Amino acid sequence: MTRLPDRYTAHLRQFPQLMVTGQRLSANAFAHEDVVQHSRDLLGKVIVTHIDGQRTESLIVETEAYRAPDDRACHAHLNRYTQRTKTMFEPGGTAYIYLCYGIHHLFNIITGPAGMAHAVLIRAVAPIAGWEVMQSRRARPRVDFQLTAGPGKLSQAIGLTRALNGVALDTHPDVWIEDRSVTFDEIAAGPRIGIDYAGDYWKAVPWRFWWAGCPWVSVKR
DNA sequence: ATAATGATTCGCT
DNA sequence: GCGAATCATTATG
Repeated sequence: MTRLPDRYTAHLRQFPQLMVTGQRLSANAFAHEDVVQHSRDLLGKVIVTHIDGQRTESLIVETEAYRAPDDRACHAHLNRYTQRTKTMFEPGGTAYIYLCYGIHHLFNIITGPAGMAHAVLIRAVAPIAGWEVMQSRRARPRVDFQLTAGPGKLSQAIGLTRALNGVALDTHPDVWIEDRSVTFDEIAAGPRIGIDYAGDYWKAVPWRFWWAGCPWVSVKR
Protein backbone atom coordinates (compact mmCIF):
# COMPACT_ATOMS: atom_id res chain seq x y z
CA MET A 1 0.00 0.00 0.00
CA THR A 2 1.64 3.17 -1.16
CA ARG A 3 1.12 6.51 0.48
CA LEU A 4 -0.19 9.56 -1.22
CA PRO A 5 2.51 12.21 -1.76
CA ASP A 6 2.71 14.55 1.22
CA ARG A 7 1.19 17.52 -0.52
CA TYR A 8 -2.07 15.57 -0.92
CA THR A 9 -2.26 14.56 2.74
CA ALA A 10 -0.99 17.77 4.35
CA HIS A 11 -4.48 19.04 5.09
CA LEU A 12 -5.39 15.88 6.98
CA ARG A 13 -2.34 15.85 9.23
CA GLN A 14 -4.13 17.95 11.84
CA PHE A 15 -6.67 15.12 12.24
CA PRO A 16 -4.68 12.05 13.37
CA GLN A 17 -7.94 10.48 14.57
CA LEU A 18 -8.90 10.01 10.90
CA MET A 19 -6.58 7.02 10.77
CA VAL A 20 -8.55 5.23 13.50
CA THR A 21 -11.91 3.55 13.01
CA GLY A 22 -14.73 5.84 14.07
CA GLN A 23 -18.30 5.41 15.17
CA ARG A 24 -20.80 4.45 12.49
CA LEU A 25 -23.70 6.90 12.31
CA SER A 26 -27.01 5.33 13.38
CA ALA A 27 -30.46 6.18 12.06
CA ASN A 28 -31.13 8.89 14.64
CA ALA A 29 -28.04 10.79 13.47
CA PHE A 30 -29.83 11.52 10.20
CA ALA A 31 -33.14 12.53 11.74
CA HIS A 32 -32.76 16.29 12.24
CA GLU A 33 -35.56 18.28 10.65
CA ASP A 34 -33.31 21.07 9.36
CA VAL A 35 -31.59 19.85 6.20
CA VAL A 36 -29.52 23.02 5.88
CA GLN A 37 -28.01 22.48 9.32
CA HIS A 38 -27.59 18.82 8.46
CA SER A 39 -25.68 19.74 5.36
CA ARG A 40 -23.14 21.61 7.51
CA ASP A 41 -23.03 18.83 10.09
CA LEU A 42 -22.07 16.21 7.52
CA LEU A 43 -18.87 18.11 6.73
CA GLY A 44 -16.04 16.25 8.48
CA LYS A 45 -17.85 12.89 8.50
CA VAL A 46 -16.24 9.91 6.77
CA ILE A 47 -17.70 7.77 3.98
CA VAL A 48 -16.56 4.14 4.04
CA THR A 49 -17.26 1.87 1.07
CA HIS A 50 -16.56 -1.80 0.35
CA ILE A 51 -17.31 -2.21 -3.35
CA ASP A 52 -15.98 -5.04 -5.54
CA GLY A 53 -13.79 -6.13 -2.66
CA GLN A 54 -12.10 -2.74 -2.44
CA ARG A 55 -12.23 -0.49 0.62
CA THR A 56 -12.21 3.30 0.49
CA GLU A 57 -12.38 5.92 3.22
CA SER A 58 -12.98 9.57 2.41
CA LEU A 59 -13.62 12.81 4.29
CA ILE A 60 -16.68 14.89 3.35
CA VAL A 61 -15.47 18.43 2.60
CA GLU A 62 -18.31 19.91 0.50
CA THR A 63 -22.10 19.47 0.55
CA GLU A 64 -25.32 21.05 -0.68
CA ALA A 65 -28.77 21.07 0.94
CA TYR A 66 -31.96 20.35 -1.04
CA ARG A 67 -35.14 20.97 0.92
CA ALA A 68 -38.61 19.65 0.32
CA PRO A 69 -41.19 20.79 -0.40
CA ASP A 70 -40.54 24.51 -0.98
CA ASP A 71 -37.08 24.46 -2.63
CA ARG A 72 -37.52 24.63 -6.40
CA ALA A 73 -34.09 23.08 -6.96
CA CYS A 74 -35.08 19.95 -5.00
CA HIS A 75 -36.20 16.97 -7.08
CA ALA A 76 -39.07 16.56 -4.62
CA HIS A 77 -40.24 20.16 -5.05
CA LEU A 78 -43.89 20.35 -3.92
CA ASN A 79 -43.41 16.75 -2.77
CA ARG A 80 -43.36 15.52 -6.35
CA TYR A 81 -43.51 11.74 -6.01
CA THR A 82 -42.21 9.73 -8.97
CA GLN A 83 -40.28 6.54 -9.59
CA ARG A 84 -37.04 8.46 -9.11
CA THR A 85 -37.98 10.69 -6.18
CA LYS A 86 -39.69 8.00 -4.12
CA THR A 87 -36.29 7.21 -2.58
CA MET A 88 -36.24 10.73 -1.13
CA PHE A 89 -39.31 9.97 0.98
CA GLU A 90 -37.53 7.15 2.78
CA PRO A 91 -36.27 7.80 6.35
CA GLY A 92 -33.14 9.84 7.07
CA GLY A 93 -30.00 7.81 6.43
CA THR A 94 -31.17 6.44 3.09
CA ALA A 95 -28.79 6.76 0.13
CA TYR A 96 -30.29 8.57 -2.86
CA ILE A 97 -28.15 7.89 -5.93
CA TYR A 98 -29.30 8.88 -9.39
CA LEU A 99 -27.83 9.16 -12.87
CA CYS A 100 -27.19 12.70 -14.14
CA TYR A 101 -26.56 13.60 -17.80
CA GLY A 102 -26.69 9.90 -18.56
CA ILE A 103 -23.14 9.57 -17.30
CA HIS A 104 -22.60 10.56 -13.69
CA HIS A 105 -23.90 8.97 -10.52
CA LEU A 106 -24.67 11.58 -7.84
CA PHE A 107 -24.66 10.53 -4.18
CA ASN A 108 -27.07 12.12 -1.71
CA ILE A 109 -27.94 11.38 1.90
CA ILE A 110 -31.62 11.65 2.74
CA THR A 111 -32.27 13.39 6.06
CA GLY A 112 -35.20 14.01 8.37
CA PRO A 113 -38.17 11.76 9.20
CA ALA A 114 -39.76 9.42 6.65
CA GLY A 115 -42.02 11.33 4.30
CA MET A 116 -39.85 14.45 4.49
CA ALA A 117 -37.89 14.44 1.20
CA HIS A 118 -34.79 16.40 2.22
CA ALA A 119 -31.44 15.53 0.62
CA VAL A 120 -27.80 16.44 1.17
CA LEU A 121 -25.73 16.16 -1.99
CA ILE A 122 -22.11 15.15 -1.37
CA ARG A 123 -20.12 17.40 -3.70
CA ALA A 124 -16.52 16.67 -2.71
CA VAL A 125 -14.43 14.42 -0.47
CA ALA A 126 -10.74 14.10 0.43
CA PRO A 127 -9.22 10.60 0.14
CA ILE A 128 -8.17 9.01 3.44
CA ALA A 129 -7.56 5.40 2.40
CA GLY A 130 -7.76 3.46 -0.84
CA TRP A 131 -6.62 6.23 -3.13
CA GLU A 132 -5.10 3.72 -5.58
CA VAL A 133 -8.55 2.20 -6.10
CA MET A 134 -10.06 5.64 -6.57
CA GLN A 135 -7.36 6.51 -9.08
CA SER A 136 -7.98 3.28 -10.96
CA ARG A 137 -11.76 3.73 -11.08
CA ARG A 138 -11.39 7.31 -12.25
CA ALA A 139 -8.92 6.31 -14.98
CA ARG A 140 -7.10 9.59 -14.60
CA PRO A 141 -3.46 9.75 -15.79
CA ARG A 142 -2.09 11.32 -12.61
CA VAL A 143 -3.04 12.04 -9.02
CA ASP A 144 -4.24 15.57 -8.41
CA PHE A 145 -6.84 17.42 -6.40
CA GLN A 146 -9.41 16.69 -9.12
CA LEU A 147 -9.59 13.01 -8.12
CA THR A 148 -12.69 13.44 -5.91
CA ALA A 149 -13.57 17.15 -6.31
CA GLY A 150 -17.07 16.99 -7.77
CA PRO A 151 -20.22 14.93 -7.14
CA GLY A 152 -19.79 12.72 -10.21
CA LYS A 153 -16.07 12.31 -9.62
CA LEU A 154 -16.28 11.20 -6.01
CA SER A 155 -19.11 8.74 -6.64
CA GLN A 156 -17.07 7.08 -9.36
CA ALA A 157 -13.94 7.09 -7.20
CA ILE A 158 -15.52 5.43 -4.19
CA GLY A 159 -17.59 3.01 -6.30
CA LEU A 160 -21.14 4.25 -5.71
CA THR A 161 -23.69 3.67 -8.46
CA ARG A 162 -27.46 3.43 -8.78
CA ALA A 163 -27.13 -0.19 -7.69
CA LEU A 164 -27.00 1.20 -4.14
CA ASN A 165 -29.87 3.65 -4.53
CA GLY A 166 -32.24 3.30 -1.59
CA VAL A 167 -29.95 1.41 0.80
CA ALA A 168 -29.89 2.30 4.51
CA LEU A 169 -26.54 3.82 5.47
CA ASP A 170 -26.99 2.89 9.13
CA THR A 171 -27.19 -0.87 8.42
CA HIS A 172 -25.82 -1.64 4.95
CA PRO A 173 -22.70 -3.89 5.00
CA ASP A 174 -20.88 -2.16 2.14
CA VAL A 175 -21.40 1.57 2.62
CA TRP A 176 -21.80 3.75 5.70
CA ILE A 177 -20.92 7.06 7.34
CA GLU A 178 -18.57 7.39 10.34
CA ASP A 179 -17.99 10.09 12.91
CA ARG A 180 -14.26 10.39 13.65
CA SER A 181 -14.59 13.57 15.68
CA VAL A 182 -13.42 15.87 12.91
CA THR A 183 -14.69 19.46 12.97
CA PHE A 184 -13.47 22.26 10.73
CA ASP A 185 -12.31 25.66 11.97
CA GLU A 186 -13.97 27.55 9.17
CA ILE A 187 -16.93 26.54 7.03
CA ALA A 188 -17.71 28.64 3.94
CA ALA A 189 -21.14 29.01 2.32
CA GLY A 190 -22.28 30.03 -1.14
CA PRO A 191 -24.93 29.43 -3.81
CA ARG A 192 -25.50 25.92 -5.07
CA ILE A 193 -24.01 24.79 -8.39
CA GLY A 194 -25.81 23.92 -11.62
CA ILE A 195 -29.39 24.81 -10.76
CA ASP A 196 -30.15 27.63 -13.22
CA TYR A 197 -33.60 26.15 -13.76
CA ALA A 198 -34.64 26.87 -10.17
CA GLY A 199 -35.24 30.62 -10.53
CA ASP A 200 -33.35 33.60 -9.12
CA TYR A 201 -34.30 33.14 -5.47
CA TRP A 202 -33.46 29.45 -5.07
CA LYS A 203 -30.39 29.83 -7.26
CA ALA A 204 -28.99 32.43 -4.85
CA VAL A 205 -29.71 30.74 -1.51
CA PRO A 206 -26.31 29.96 0.12
CA TRP A 207 -26.90 26.27 0.76
CA ARG A 208 -23.56 25.00 -0.52
CA PHE A 209 -21.07 24.45 2.28
CA TRP A 210 -17.40 23.58 2.24
CA TRP A 211 -14.28 23.44 4.40
CA ALA A 212 -12.75 26.85 3.82
CA GLY A 213 -9.34 26.63 2.18
CA CYS A 214 -9.56 22.91 1.47
CA PRO A 215 -7.83 22.03 -1.83
CA TRP A 216 -10.22 19.14 -2.52
CA VAL A 217 -13.42 21.21 -3.00
CA SER A 218 -15.06 21.27 -6.42
CA VAL A 219 -15.40 24.97 -7.21
CA LYS A 220 -12.96 27.74 -6.39
CA ARG A 221 -13.73 30.60 -4.04
C1' DA B 1 -44.63 6.33 -28.35
C1' DT B 2 -41.99 10.37 -28.69
C1' DA B 3 -39.30 14.34 -27.23
C1' DA B 4 -36.78 17.22 -23.97
C1' DT B 5 -33.47 17.64 -20.46
C1' DG B 6 -30.20 17.46 -16.58
C1' DA B 7 -27.83 18.73 -8.61
C1' DT B 8 -21.57 17.02 -14.66
C1' DT B 9 -17.17 16.19 -16.60
C1' DC B 10 -13.67 16.34 -19.99
C1' DG B 11 -11.10 17.84 -23.88
C1' DC B 12 -10.18 21.26 -27.06
C1' DT B 13 -9.69 26.30 -28.52
C1' DG C 1 -14.75 29.61 -22.35
C1' DC C 2 -17.51 26.09 -25.31
C1' DG C 3 -19.62 21.94 -26.70
C1' DA C 4 -20.11 16.91 -26.74
C1' DA C 5 -21.05 12.73 -24.31
C1' DT C 6 -25.11 9.77 -23.07
C1' DC C 7 -29.45 7.78 -21.02
C1' DA C 8 -32.88 7.48 -17.18
C1' DT C 9 -36.53 10.12 -16.07
C1' DT C 10 -40.27 12.95 -16.98
C1' DA C 11 -44.00 15.12 -19.31
C1' DT C 12 -46.99 15.05 -23.08
C1' DG C 13 -49.90 13.19 -26.88
